[in-house]
Amino acid sequence: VRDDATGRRAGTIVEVEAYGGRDDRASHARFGPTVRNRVMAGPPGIAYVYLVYGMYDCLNVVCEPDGRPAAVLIRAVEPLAGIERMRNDRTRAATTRRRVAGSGAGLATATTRLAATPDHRLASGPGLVGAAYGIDTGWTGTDLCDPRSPLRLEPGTIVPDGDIAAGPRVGVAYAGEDWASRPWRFALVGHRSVSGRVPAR
DNA sequence: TGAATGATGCACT
DNA sequence: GTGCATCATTCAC
Repeated sequence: VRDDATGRRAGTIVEVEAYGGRDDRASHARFGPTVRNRVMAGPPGIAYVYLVYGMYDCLNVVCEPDGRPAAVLIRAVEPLAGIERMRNDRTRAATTRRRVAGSGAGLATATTRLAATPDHRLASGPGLVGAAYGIDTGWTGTDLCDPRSPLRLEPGTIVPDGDIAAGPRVGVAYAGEDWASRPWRFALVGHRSVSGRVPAR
Protein backbone atom coordinates (compact mmCIF):
# COMPACT_ATOMS: atom_id res chain seq x y z
CA VAL A 1 0.00 0.00 0.00
CA ARG A 2 1.13 3.52 -0.71
CA ASP A 3 -0.67 6.60 0.59
CA ASP A 4 0.01 10.13 -0.54
CA ALA A 5 -1.80 13.45 -0.93
CA THR A 6 -3.62 12.31 -4.07
CA GLY A 7 -4.94 9.07 -2.66
CA ARG A 8 -4.14 5.46 -2.04
CA ARG A 9 -2.53 2.79 -4.16
CA ALA A 10 -2.88 -0.85 -3.21
CA GLY A 11 -2.22 -4.25 -4.70
CA THR A 12 -1.46 -7.88 -3.97
CA ILE A 13 2.10 -9.15 -4.20
CA VAL A 14 2.05 -12.09 -6.61
CA GLU A 15 5.74 -12.69 -7.31
CA VAL A 16 8.95 -12.37 -5.28
CA GLU A 17 12.56 -13.48 -5.20
CA ALA A 18 14.75 -14.27 -2.19
CA TYR A 19 18.26 -12.92 -1.81
CA GLY A 20 20.59 -14.13 0.88
CA GLY A 21 23.75 -12.94 2.58
CA ARG A 22 27.48 -12.88 1.95
CA ASP A 23 27.55 -16.37 0.45
CA ASP A 24 24.74 -15.77 -2.10
CA ARG A 25 26.66 -14.82 -5.24
CA ALA A 26 23.53 -13.23 -6.73
CA SER A 27 22.82 -11.01 -3.73
CA HIS A 28 23.95 -7.43 -3.27
CA ALA A 29 25.09 -8.62 0.14
CA ARG A 30 27.84 -10.66 -1.57
CA PHE A 31 30.08 -7.55 -1.46
CA GLY A 32 29.83 -7.37 2.30
CA PRO A 33 28.53 -4.18 3.92
CA THR A 34 28.57 -1.23 1.50
CA VAL A 35 26.93 2.19 1.36
CA ARG A 36 24.26 0.92 -1.03
CA ASN A 37 23.31 -2.32 0.68
CA ARG A 38 23.84 -1.44 4.30
CA VAL A 39 20.14 -1.59 5.26
CA MET A 40 20.10 -5.23 4.16
CA ALA A 41 21.97 -6.15 7.32
CA GLY A 42 19.74 -4.04 9.54
CA PRO A 43 16.43 -4.92 11.18
CA PRO A 44 13.82 -6.71 9.04
CA GLY A 45 10.75 -5.09 7.52
CA ILE A 46 12.69 -2.14 6.10
CA ALA A 47 12.64 -1.07 2.44
CA TYR A 48 15.77 -1.48 0.32
CA VAL A 49 15.39 0.26 -3.05
CA TYR A 50 18.15 0.21 -5.65
CA LEU A 51 18.51 1.52 -9.19
CA VAL A 52 19.28 -1.09 -11.80
CA TYR A 53 20.36 -0.59 -15.43
CA GLY A 54 20.39 3.14 -14.79
CA MET A 55 16.62 3.51 -14.92
CA TYR A 56 14.59 1.05 -12.89
CA ASP A 57 13.96 1.27 -9.16
CA CYS A 58 13.46 -2.12 -7.52
CA LEU A 59 11.74 -2.54 -4.14
CA ASN A 60 12.99 -5.09 -1.64
CA VAL A 61 11.91 -5.97 1.87
CA VAL A 62 14.76 -6.60 4.30
CA CYS A 63 14.50 -10.00 5.99
CA GLU A 64 16.28 -12.01 8.67
CA PRO A 65 17.20 -10.64 12.10
CA ASP A 66 19.34 -7.54 12.58
CA GLY A 67 22.93 -8.33 11.64
CA ARG A 68 22.19 -10.97 9.02
CA PRO A 69 21.81 -9.48 5.49
CA ALA A 70 18.94 -10.73 3.31
CA ALA A 71 16.03 -9.31 1.35
CA VAL A 72 13.04 -10.22 -0.77
CA LEU A 73 12.57 -8.50 -4.13
CA ILE A 74 8.98 -7.61 -4.97
CA ARG A 75 8.77 -8.70 -8.61
CA ALA A 76 5.10 -8.25 -9.40
CA VAL A 77 1.92 -6.82 -7.93
CA GLU A 78 -1.70 -7.14 -8.97
CA PRO A 79 -3.13 -3.59 -8.84
CA LEU A 80 -6.31 -3.27 -6.77
CA ALA A 81 -6.72 0.44 -5.99
CA GLY A 82 -5.31 3.73 -7.24
CA ILE A 83 -4.92 2.25 -10.68
CA GLU A 84 -5.13 5.58 -12.51
CA ARG A 85 -2.38 6.93 -10.31
CA MET A 86 -0.24 3.91 -11.13
CA ARG A 87 -0.87 4.52 -14.81
CA ASN A 88 0.09 8.18 -14.45
CA ASP A 89 3.35 7.35 -12.72
CA ARG A 90 4.13 4.68 -15.31
CA THR A 91 3.64 7.31 -18.02
CA ARG A 92 5.80 9.78 -16.14
CA ALA A 93 8.60 7.26 -15.79
CA ALA A 94 8.45 6.36 -19.48
CA THR A 95 8.34 10.03 -20.46
CA THR A 96 11.40 10.81 -18.38
CA ARG A 97 13.32 7.95 -19.94
CA ARG A 98 12.34 8.95 -23.46
CA ARG A 99 13.17 12.59 -22.90
CA VAL A 100 16.64 11.59 -21.86
CA ALA A 101 16.92 9.31 -24.86
CA GLY A 102 15.76 12.17 -27.06
CA SER A 103 13.33 10.21 -29.21
CA GLY A 104 10.02 11.98 -29.76
CA ALA A 105 8.58 9.20 -31.92
CA GLY A 106 9.57 6.64 -29.32
CA LEU A 107 7.69 8.58 -26.67
CA ALA A 108 4.53 8.63 -28.76
CA THR A 109 4.57 4.89 -29.29
CA ALA A 110 5.52 4.26 -25.67
CA THR A 111 2.53 6.20 -24.33
CA THR A 112 0.23 4.58 -26.89
CA ARG A 113 1.34 1.13 -25.84
CA LEU A 114 1.00 1.96 -22.15
CA ALA A 115 -2.57 3.13 -22.76
CA ALA A 116 -3.26 -0.31 -24.23
CA THR A 117 -1.73 -2.06 -21.22
CA PRO A 118 -4.46 -3.74 -19.14
CA ASP A 119 -4.69 -2.83 -15.46
CA HIS A 120 -3.46 -6.22 -14.31
CA ARG A 121 -0.15 -5.75 -16.19
CA LEU A 122 0.72 -2.32 -14.77
CA ALA A 123 3.13 -3.70 -12.17
CA SER A 124 4.17 -7.01 -13.74
CA GLY A 125 7.91 -6.76 -13.20
CA PRO A 126 10.26 -5.38 -10.56
CA GLY A 127 11.00 -2.19 -12.49
CA LEU A 128 7.31 -1.74 -13.19
CA VAL A 129 6.37 -2.11 -9.52
CA GLY A 130 8.73 0.76 -8.75
CA ALA A 131 7.34 2.89 -11.57
CA ALA A 132 3.67 2.18 -10.79
CA TYR A 133 4.12 3.07 -7.13
CA GLY A 134 6.39 6.07 -7.80
CA ILE A 135 9.17 4.56 -5.69
CA ASP A 136 12.81 5.57 -5.97
CA THR A 137 15.98 4.97 -3.98
CA GLY A 138 14.98 7.70 -1.52
CA TRP A 139 12.50 5.22 -0.05
CA THR A 140 15.30 3.05 1.26
CA GLY A 141 14.99 2.83 5.03
CA THR A 142 11.20 3.19 5.13
CA ASP A 143 9.61 0.94 7.76
CA LEU A 144 7.23 -1.18 5.70
CA CYS A 145 5.69 -2.74 8.79
CA ASP A 146 4.61 0.51 10.45
CA PRO A 147 0.83 0.96 9.89
CA ARG A 148 1.41 4.74 9.72
CA SER A 149 4.06 4.47 7.03
CA PRO A 150 3.14 5.97 3.63
CA LEU A 151 4.55 2.83 2.02
CA ARG A 152 3.81 -0.39 3.82
CA LEU A 153 2.88 -4.05 3.81
CA GLU A 154 -0.53 -5.05 5.09
CA PRO A 155 -1.75 -8.52 6.02
CA GLY A 156 -2.92 -10.57 3.08
CA THR A 157 -4.38 -14.01 2.74
CA ILE A 158 -2.73 -17.35 3.38
CA VAL A 159 -1.98 -19.12 0.12
CA PRO A 160 -1.77 -22.93 -0.06
CA ASP A 161 1.70 -24.21 -0.97
CA GLY A 162 0.22 -25.84 -4.03
CA ASP A 163 -0.70 -22.43 -5.44
CA ILE A 164 2.88 -21.22 -5.35
CA ALA A 165 5.35 -21.96 -8.14
CA ALA A 166 9.10 -21.91 -7.41
CA GLY A 167 11.82 -21.48 -10.01
CA PRO A 168 15.25 -19.97 -10.66
CA ARG A 169 15.77 -16.27 -10.08
CA VAL A 170 15.76 -14.02 -13.14
CA GLY A 171 18.83 -12.32 -14.58
CA VAL A 172 21.43 -13.75 -12.21
CA ALA A 173 23.41 -16.02 -14.53
CA TYR A 174 26.55 -14.10 -13.53
CA ALA A 175 26.28 -15.70 -10.06
CA GLY A 176 27.29 -19.08 -11.43
CA GLU A 177 25.33 -22.28 -11.94
CA ASP A 178 24.99 -23.20 -8.26
CA TRP A 179 23.37 -19.95 -7.16
CA ALA A 180 21.58 -19.09 -10.39
CA SER A 181 19.77 -22.41 -10.43
CA ARG A 182 18.34 -22.24 -6.93
CA PRO A 183 14.54 -22.07 -7.04
CA TRP A 184 14.25 -18.86 -5.05
CA ARG A 185 11.71 -17.15 -7.28
CA PHE A 186 8.13 -17.62 -6.10
CA ALA A 187 4.90 -16.73 -7.85
CA LEU A 188 1.20 -17.48 -7.70
CA VAL A 189 0.56 -20.27 -10.19
CA GLY A 190 -0.98 -18.99 -13.39
CA HIS A 191 -1.65 -15.51 -12.04
CA ARG A 192 -2.11 -12.97 -14.83
CA SER A 193 -0.05 -10.31 -13.06
CA VAL A 194 3.12 -12.39 -12.74
CA SER A 195 5.99 -11.01 -14.82
CA GLY A 196 6.33 -12.73 -18.18
CA ARG A 197 10.05 -12.18 -18.26
CA VAL A 198 12.23 -15.05 -19.37
CA PRO A 199 15.96 -15.02 -18.64
CA ALA A 200 17.66 -13.54 -21.72
CA ARG A 201 19.99 -16.49 -22.21
C1' DT B 1 5.95 -14.47 -32.21
C1' DG B 2 10.43 -14.39 -30.64
C1' DA B 3 15.31 -12.88 -30.32
C1' DA B 4 18.51 -9.13 -30.27
C1' DT B 5 19.61 -4.59 -28.77
C1' DG B 6 19.93 0.00 -26.85
C1' DA B 7 19.17 3.12 -23.00
C1' DT B 8 21.41 4.94 -18.76
C1' DG B 9 23.37 5.92 -13.80
C1' DC B 10 25.96 4.21 -10.49
C1' DA B 11 28.08 0.61 -7.33
C1' DC B 12 31.89 -1.78 -7.28
C1' DT B 13 36.86 -3.27 -8.18
C1' DG C 1 36.52 0.85 -16.51
C1' DT C 2 33.00 -2.91 -16.19
C1' DG C 3 28.65 -4.66 -15.87
C1' DC C 4 24.08 -4.79 -13.75
C1' DA C 5 18.06 -8.51 -9.25
C1' DT C 6 15.15 -4.39 -16.53
C1' DC C 7 12.13 -3.08 -20.12
C1' DA C 8 10.48 -1.39 -24.71
C1' DT C 9 11.53 -1.31 -29.34
C1' DT C 10 13.16 -3.08 -33.49
C1' DC C 11 14.04 -6.53 -36.68
C1' DA C 12 13.79 -11.28 -38.22
C1' DC C 13 10.83 -14.89 -39.58
